[in-house]
Amino acid sequence: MVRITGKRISESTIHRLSLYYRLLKVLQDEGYETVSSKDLADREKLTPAQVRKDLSFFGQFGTRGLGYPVTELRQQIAEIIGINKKWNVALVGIGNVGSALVSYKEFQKQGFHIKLIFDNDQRKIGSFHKGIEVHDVVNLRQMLNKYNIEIVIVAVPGAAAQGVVNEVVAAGVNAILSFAPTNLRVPSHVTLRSENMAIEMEHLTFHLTNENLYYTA
Amino acid sequence: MVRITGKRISESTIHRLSLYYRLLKVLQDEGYETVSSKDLADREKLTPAQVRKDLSFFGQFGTRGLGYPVTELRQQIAEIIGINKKWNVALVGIGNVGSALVSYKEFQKQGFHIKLIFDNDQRKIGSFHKGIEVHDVVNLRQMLNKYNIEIVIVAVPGAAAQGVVNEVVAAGVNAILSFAPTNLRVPSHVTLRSENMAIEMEHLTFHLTNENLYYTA
DNA sequence: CCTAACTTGTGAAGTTGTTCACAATTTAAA
DNA sequence: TTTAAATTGTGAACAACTTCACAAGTTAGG
Ligand SMILES: NC(=O)c1ccc[n+]([C@@H]2O[C@H](COP(=O)([O-])OP(=O)(O)OC[C@H]3O[C@@H](n4cnc5c(N)ncnc54)[C@H](O)[C@@H]3O)[C@@H](O)[C@H]2O)c1
Ligand SMILES: NC(=O)c1ccc[n+]([C@@H]2O[C@H](COP(=O)([O-])OP(=O)(O)OC[C@H]3O[C@@H](n4cnc5c(N)ncnc54)[C@H](O)[C@@H]3O)[C@@H](O)[C@H]2O)c1
Repeated sequence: MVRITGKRISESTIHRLSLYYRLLKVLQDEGYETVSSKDLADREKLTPAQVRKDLSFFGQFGTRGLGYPVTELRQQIAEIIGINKKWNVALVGIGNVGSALVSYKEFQKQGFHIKLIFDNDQRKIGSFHKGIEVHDVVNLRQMLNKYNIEIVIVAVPGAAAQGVVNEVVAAGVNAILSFAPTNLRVPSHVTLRSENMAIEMEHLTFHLTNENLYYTA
Repeated sequence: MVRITGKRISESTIHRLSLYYRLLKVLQDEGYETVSSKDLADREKLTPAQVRKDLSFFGQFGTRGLGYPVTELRQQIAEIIGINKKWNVALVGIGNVGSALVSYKEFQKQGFHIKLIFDNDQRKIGSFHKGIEVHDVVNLRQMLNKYNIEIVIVAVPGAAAQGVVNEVVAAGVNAILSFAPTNLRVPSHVTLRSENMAIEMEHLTFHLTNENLYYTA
């Protein structure tokens, strides 16, 4: 769907870039200076061709006969993914999931800065979480603009999620991560990703239920 | 990968079955008795052919000229996915994520029963969460067996996750949902799904970073 | 009972994503 | 400096997944 210099980049490729990025950190820590597509592939259970093809969409990063420079490639992937910078994030819904997120240190380390928190519960509005004040969700649209929020995380009950998403879209924010177990609609210029635990669990139960039928003719 | 009566079922199809299942609930609540593949497709932004093909892997559920019976199809999909029964679940790691999960009511409603909780923190072992005692993780393997646990949710720090997963696999549990942001290895007969929020965020940043390059030739 | 309007189920065609295979390049050793 | 081994980058082949297109079956209205 996405094109860079005329090539289509699939979501699978984007996903694997994240995997490579993490793996390169491990290789860095293990002291490697270069790594071959075969090594990368073996550790991620992919094929070397897949690794080379993925990277080739974005440029030529390797040296024939030698492989890829670990530190440099990691930096390049960071730039491609867009995690070489800080991002302004807002959180809507400070319940169980929202609270877990706010206290998740890795998140901040990765460059995701939660600048604003919103809720519609009067008992929560005005309270502080890790130094961040909880605002009334009625001010959502206006504050997202004012604080230049680029990414919104939606952690409200399913029934409230679409309404929140609509406001977020209206505010001009183009990236949303939702934890609600409901189907959400956004215009095509907005990227929406969902963490839907129920669906993940259902993949598991499907396999448990049908494993006895694998490969039956 | 999975085959049922000779046909390969892709993970994408399994995923869409979960979507149909949820959508059919909505349609049920809205009072529909039958629904066409076109209606289902429109609501999920899919094609009618996709819907019919997905269902066709598992049997013939519709009536030509009329569509699919909503309640019956929902029940059939529940059976296919394996959510027409209760599942015994164990949770390892009762930190921020684990606690959110234990108090998540939808989870229990869906038929996922958290029977056991494990941790390695002496201050947590012996305490109770929603009536469930926290056990020492050293007893993991033995207790998973004893309580016939079918699915394990891993919510421990990344560094501890592979060790926990190894124990879970050794106990004979074949389905694992992990929240750790690390690459985990399991034998091919074990199904592992990961909720990796960092990777979802990186999909967002990729799109934000590269949207200006969409469709540039 | 006949016809027009629908809608499924599915083989075939089309599209997207993955793997193959090899020329091109680099390294290292003799 | 030559040669053998390693490894990238990529067009072409292949495989997987999605959409098309239509025969077959159903419904409803006259
Ligand atoms: N708790 C879990 O383990 C878990 C797991 C998977 C998915 N989820 C999903 O994540 C979402 C959040 O779950 P949770 O357990 O944190 O719920 P929660 O009830 O603990 O928290 C939801 C928060 O959203 C606030 N809220 C409700 N409506 C709002 C609105 N219109 N605008 C702003 N804030 C609003 C509530 O006041 C509350 O603080 C839900 O959609 C849930 O289904 C939760
Ligand atoms: N908090 C979040 O919002 C969030 C978001 C995304 C991913 N994650 C990931 O989810 C996992 C859990 O995160 P968290 O925030 O709940 O962490 P946490 O530190 O709050 O909880 C981890 C729990 O695991 C226990 N533990 C550690 N080692 C263990 C072992 N070997 N066996 C059994 N228990 C052990 C700890 O005692 C603690 O209770 C981590 O991998 C984290 O990276 C968390």
